[in-house]
Amino acid sequence: MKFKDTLSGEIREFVPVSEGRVKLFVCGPTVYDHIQLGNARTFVFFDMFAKYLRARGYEVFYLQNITDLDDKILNRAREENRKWSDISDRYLESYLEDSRTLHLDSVSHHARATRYMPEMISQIERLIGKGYAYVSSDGVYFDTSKFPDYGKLSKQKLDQVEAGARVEVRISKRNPQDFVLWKFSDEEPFWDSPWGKGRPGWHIEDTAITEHYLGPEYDVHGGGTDLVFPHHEAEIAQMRAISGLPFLSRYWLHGAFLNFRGEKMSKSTGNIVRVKDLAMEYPGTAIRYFLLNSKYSSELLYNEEVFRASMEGWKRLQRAFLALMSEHSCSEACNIEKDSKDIINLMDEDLDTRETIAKLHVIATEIFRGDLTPSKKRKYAHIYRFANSFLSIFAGEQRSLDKVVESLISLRNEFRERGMYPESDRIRARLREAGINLEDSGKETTWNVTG
RNA sequence: GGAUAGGUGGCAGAGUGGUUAUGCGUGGGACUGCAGAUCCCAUCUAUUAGGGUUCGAAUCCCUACCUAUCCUCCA
Repeated sequence: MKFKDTLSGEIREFVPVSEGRVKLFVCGPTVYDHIQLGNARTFVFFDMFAKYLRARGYEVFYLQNITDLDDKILNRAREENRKWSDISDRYLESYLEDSRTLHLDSVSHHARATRYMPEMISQIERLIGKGYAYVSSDGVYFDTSKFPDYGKLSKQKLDQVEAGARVEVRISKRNPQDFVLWKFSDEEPFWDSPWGKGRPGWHIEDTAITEHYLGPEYDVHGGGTDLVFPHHEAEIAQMRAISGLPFLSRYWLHGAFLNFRGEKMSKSTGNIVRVKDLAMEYPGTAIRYFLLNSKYSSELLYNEEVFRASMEGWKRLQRAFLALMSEHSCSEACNIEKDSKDIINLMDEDLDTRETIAKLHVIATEIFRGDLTPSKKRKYAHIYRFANSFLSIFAGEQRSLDKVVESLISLRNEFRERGMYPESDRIRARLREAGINLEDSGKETTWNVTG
């Protein structure tokens, strides 16, 4: 299996540190608002990635942090005149709800930042002890001049970085690129530390959490590309300064943005579509189809027109899936992996979900053409099942034994045979109101559940 | 100013040296009580512009123009 590693800038063959086992860490959300579709793109991609690794036989420990303390959470609390932890609790719950909608069920453990305060303080102590951090007037800072590899991940040369391009340079820092590990503060919320009351900087939570669960070095670290600099750069600096090892993560995997109205979908600019709003109209599997029907390393365009067009493609595949699943269940005789060789080849080549979906469409055409041999049909059923084990874009196997529906269908067909169409149409209309769609093809009537 | 991706048919978006990507849309046909779905055909010899390498370039090289993103809020 290969994928694009940000650190080397190359598509590299993936070899985990321990054979057959993968330690994966992905930066989770800051819980200060509902997540939007751009966030979902990254989370869906890594969910698919973890599931694909498992489908290929790896044992995967997938760790995700939750940033439940941050200036944005504090600001929101102030605006709403509520306790900061009420805000983070509420939006963490919202995130978990959206995760269920989107079938993000591959995470082994969610780690909330504020529960790892001793681990963070321990890391800062060790950094100071080794001379990589210093105490200043308003906080503790990491001294980037002591860590020569700072900038290597993002391929930035420090002397070329425009200091203060977006944020004021603080005079309390030794170098403009130095980042804060601990911010002094007497205002709630604060924690005690050897250097005084305050709260942690943004970057330290991830290394504290990953060191706790995965150790100082692990296999894959993921996130959106906006985190490459400075966040992931800072994580590398922190952990490697402590461990002295050549890597924090062996592979760095970054997902590209979702663009909307000519720019990145982003809360700060207000051009967002919330997952919750989309989920009112479309099932989570369909939203996943839209997000995965793209190359993770390329920007993806969102607008209503493109999304609706994508939904048409999803419906087509969903029908093909139902057609296959209604007739074939996977028995002990299946050889899913062998039948899915083509898909595995596509996926092993830089996680090409888009080509995989294109392949499913080609199969769909063959299925709908309707002249398949039973063995070919079984093979295609295996392929769909295998692809769905990591894409999670199909749901709702046809319940052909649901006797109530079946008997209504046969009643309706009696009416149809006698030409009593007003009666037959009423049955169809009533079932549709109940969310059940009937479709006639010749003498056969099939049905499926919408939503 | 520095860094990273890109610019492909009506739309979205693959393809990294020679073959129909794929989906959506549109038009026509088949099937059908109607609806829906599906199939077939067409749109479809598309590759930002200008040079170069090559028997052959969307693909490699150079130049120009354009777009998105990052340079301490961010998935």
